[in-house]
Amino acid sequence: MEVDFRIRMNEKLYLRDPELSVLGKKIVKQGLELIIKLGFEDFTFKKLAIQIDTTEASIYRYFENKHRLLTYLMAWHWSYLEQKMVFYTNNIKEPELRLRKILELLAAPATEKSGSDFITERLTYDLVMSEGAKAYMTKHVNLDNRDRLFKPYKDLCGRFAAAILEYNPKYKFAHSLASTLLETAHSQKYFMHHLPSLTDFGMEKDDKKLLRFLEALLFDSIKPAIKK
Amino acid sequence: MEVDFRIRMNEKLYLRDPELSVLGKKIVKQGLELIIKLGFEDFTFKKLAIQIDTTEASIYRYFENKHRLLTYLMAWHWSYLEQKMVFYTNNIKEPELRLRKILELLAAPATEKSGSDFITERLTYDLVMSEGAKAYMTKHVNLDNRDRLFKPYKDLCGRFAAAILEYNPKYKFAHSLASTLLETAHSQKYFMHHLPSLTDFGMEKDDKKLLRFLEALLFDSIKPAIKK
DNA sequence: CTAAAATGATAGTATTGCTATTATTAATAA
DNA sequence: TTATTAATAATAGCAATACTATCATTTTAG
Repeated sequence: MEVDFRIRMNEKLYLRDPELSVLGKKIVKQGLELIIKLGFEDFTFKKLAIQIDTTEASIYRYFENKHRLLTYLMAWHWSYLEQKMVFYTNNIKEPELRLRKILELLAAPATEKSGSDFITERLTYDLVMSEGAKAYMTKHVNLDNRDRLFKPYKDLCGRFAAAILEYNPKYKFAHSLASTLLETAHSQKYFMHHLPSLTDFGMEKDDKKLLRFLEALLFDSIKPAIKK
Repeated sequence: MEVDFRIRMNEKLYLRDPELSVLGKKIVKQGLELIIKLGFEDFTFKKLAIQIDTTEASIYRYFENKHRLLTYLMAWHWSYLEQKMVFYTNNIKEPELRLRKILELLAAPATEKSGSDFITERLTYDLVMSEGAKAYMTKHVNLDNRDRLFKPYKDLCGRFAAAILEYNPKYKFAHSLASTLLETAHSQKYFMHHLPSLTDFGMEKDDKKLLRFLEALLFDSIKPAIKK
């Protein structure tokens, strides 16, 4: 099933909307690829400019700096994921199945060609795993937050939390559990690839075990107290 | 109760052992403070050199670059925490109490003057919360890992996992759960301060709620299947 | 077709992230 | 104690980064 969502991005994320020009799209698309390839630290606008045959100055007309580009990409990812979550769960009435679907989306390596013409979900997923935290781990989090740059992440978390509360309205830590599972999905996957002894997943290519872990974490936490 | 541990650091972490000279200790101690003050991105050896009235070149004789200094500080923190964990739990026979103690140490804001003469635990705790992930989120994780720079973190995680298995030898994800709780302790605290809507803790100064959350997460996960 | 907007070309500047050299001071061993 | 070694300071320098500014040229939209 192939669906294309229209993602509405916060205007504070950019100086000039990259979706509205060929150059803008190239900056975002190839920027994403280059950040993944070089790592965020070694990535520069200069290198990107050379790769897409433009100038540093032109890129600076779209994004204040590389951190804003990263934040843009993360915001896009979270927005996309939220839309996907809505789309794939809103006809599921059973709270448990809904939650299972959500976890699948979180742990999923994302289908081949999903996303949009200029951003592919597969890549933002990799990015969020390997660089995601750097979007908010800065001295200027609070300012960025005031500009609502992290709203997509919070919305996603909020929706997840709401689904948790539908399953068990008495659970006391819905938001913390939701953000923990979001973070855990990425950190465990990262560990699995780079620091496997921090996990129990071995080096298996599929994410089934990770999904089992997330499910256990979630349902053991929110199952009503009296069982079996 | 005041205890001082001798932390043995991996030699790959530095070029010249900072513990063996006044200058070295100043670099580490004030480096820690300055990274927290400026944030890792804005922190430079130049700025540190000015602050401790030495030269950039002198600092480079101790640490290859600022990332190594960060990794050193993190390694110190994890080693210290592991020792503390051993010290405070090895006379506890009851697995559950042992785990509760471990969680306390993870969630704790750390006592006033603990640590050593040149590093204070309180500060490394702040650092691990706000910059910790940057130690391993790099393109060179695998190389750093080969040099065993993250061994202290893995050891801590391993010890935690062992305590989990003592409580419930059948639990299948001891390492993942341990690393998840470690990461969660920090990320939730960070969110609490900067992105509170990702949590359920409000802005309360004490960490009791966070501790309750971690306890719930842990024990709900590892409690034997049949209850009540 | 014209005006406005976007891009390209080029330059420049302060800071970062180093390395190298030599002089000076401190620690240590004979 | 002196001679030797080691650590630090002082200084310089360099390529890369992270921008900003200017002006010419092209593209686009009315």
